[in-house]
Amino acid sequence: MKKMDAPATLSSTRAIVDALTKAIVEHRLQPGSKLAEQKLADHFGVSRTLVRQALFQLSQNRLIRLEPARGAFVAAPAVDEARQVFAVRRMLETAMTREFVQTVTPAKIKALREHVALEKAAVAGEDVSDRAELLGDFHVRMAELMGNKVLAQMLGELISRCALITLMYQTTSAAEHSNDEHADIVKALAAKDEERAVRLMAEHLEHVEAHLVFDRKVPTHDITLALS
Amino acid sequence: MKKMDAPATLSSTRAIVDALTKAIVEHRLQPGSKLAEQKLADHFGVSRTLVRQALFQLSQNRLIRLEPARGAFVAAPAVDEARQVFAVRRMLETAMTREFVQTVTPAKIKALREHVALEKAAVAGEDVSDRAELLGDFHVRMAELMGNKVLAQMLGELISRCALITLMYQTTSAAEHSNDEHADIVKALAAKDEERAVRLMAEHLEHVEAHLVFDRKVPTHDITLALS
DNA sequence: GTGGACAAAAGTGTATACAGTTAATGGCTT
DNA sequence: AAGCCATTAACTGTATACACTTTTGTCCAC
Repeated sequence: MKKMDAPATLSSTRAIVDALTKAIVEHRLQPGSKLAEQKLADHFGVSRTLVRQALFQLSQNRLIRLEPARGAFVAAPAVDEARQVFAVRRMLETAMTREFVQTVTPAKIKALREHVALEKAAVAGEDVSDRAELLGDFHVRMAELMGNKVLAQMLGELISRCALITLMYQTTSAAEHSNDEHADIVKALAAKDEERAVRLMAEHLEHVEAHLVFDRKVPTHDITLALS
Repeated sequence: MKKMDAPATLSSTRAIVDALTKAIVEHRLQPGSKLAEQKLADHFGVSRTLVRQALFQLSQNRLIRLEPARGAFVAAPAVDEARQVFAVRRMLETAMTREFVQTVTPAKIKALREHVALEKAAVAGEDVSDRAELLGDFHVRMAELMGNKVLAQMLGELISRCALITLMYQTTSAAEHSNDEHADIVKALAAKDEERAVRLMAEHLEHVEAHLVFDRKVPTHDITLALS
């Protein structure tokens, strides 16, 4: 979920985007909440201009919905959309896994192993946000290691796009499960067992999708409280 | 390349984005050209505010580069980036083709046949922009027919992202070639010949990529002239 | 008490103004 | 004549102001 996006006009806007992204992804701002420009501007100590830039960017990331003349609202991705996102991930990542095996090197395996170790530490820890971010980044890291920035950016977009949803199922046990599956995938990659690696990746994504739970809670309308 | 993106704040900005997109894609504005905000504002008869929104959106589409405190410049995608985009398209579209065969219906085949017919007409015609747009839309159309909007949007993004490049190779003969290959793919899809359809799609994308030519010309700095 | 119309308040959409930065011009030195 | 520094112009980044839309609240009619 780390923003690797555009060069970004300037870092002021970026700071707002990051803060809001974190708040949305951690469900401190719940789906449907209104994001009033002036309130955000006051909170961040900037003018509405920068807030509007940030909101626009967030809308492109599908984290918020921009309704003309009505304002910005935290997105509430439909179940269908979530399924579609996962369908695309399956297409993209199984193919990626296949190609990864064909260009694997000891250094790449080492990098993945280190990432899985980081995950393990995060899963053991408390921070739900860090945990989800690292678990998602495993997939992005694979793309980066293949040297394909476009693929990495695309995957990052997909993963952050359903961050709202994935956060709903991230119980500690599910997180451990994902971490274990990542380790297994790396094992298969190291063994250059293409079919096994692809199968494990496909199953992994199916598991993640299967654990989706859509429990809607009441929205938080108090922005200052949610962001504090 | 039809904008199916976000709901867009308002249609004023959209009009500017579309006009600039068309100008860039048709190479009336060449890579490296500076896009000064005030000049664009004067040309479109709006304030810099709307122009800035449009430029920001174009930067997210990777059609322009936004350099801090220096301004906006028409993007000049590197060869590497083009290759990476095509690598992702191969991953995504071969998988998509495989799934398409498994959910194919007569109505879907009919829709694709009609699109290929449209392409044929455009290839015979003069308008290079229309031609490229329709040839690109074939792939997006497939995604739409699968009912996966996320996939469709993602593919659209990829295709418009390398529009700058694909326009460089779109000679009439290459366009005819693409059109023929699309027809062959539809034939394989109709026959539910999965392996053949996937192979044809992979080869098609390889052909398109192989025909890439990177001929750099001198930039046009006169914005008014290019947009007139 | 409910429903609707009107008025006030709040909020978004766009334009303009101002500050800070980058590029450009011109004069000076060597 | 070429190069360097200072000054000026042009342009971007941000804030503010204003117009218009949506929403909310109130009052009256029924």
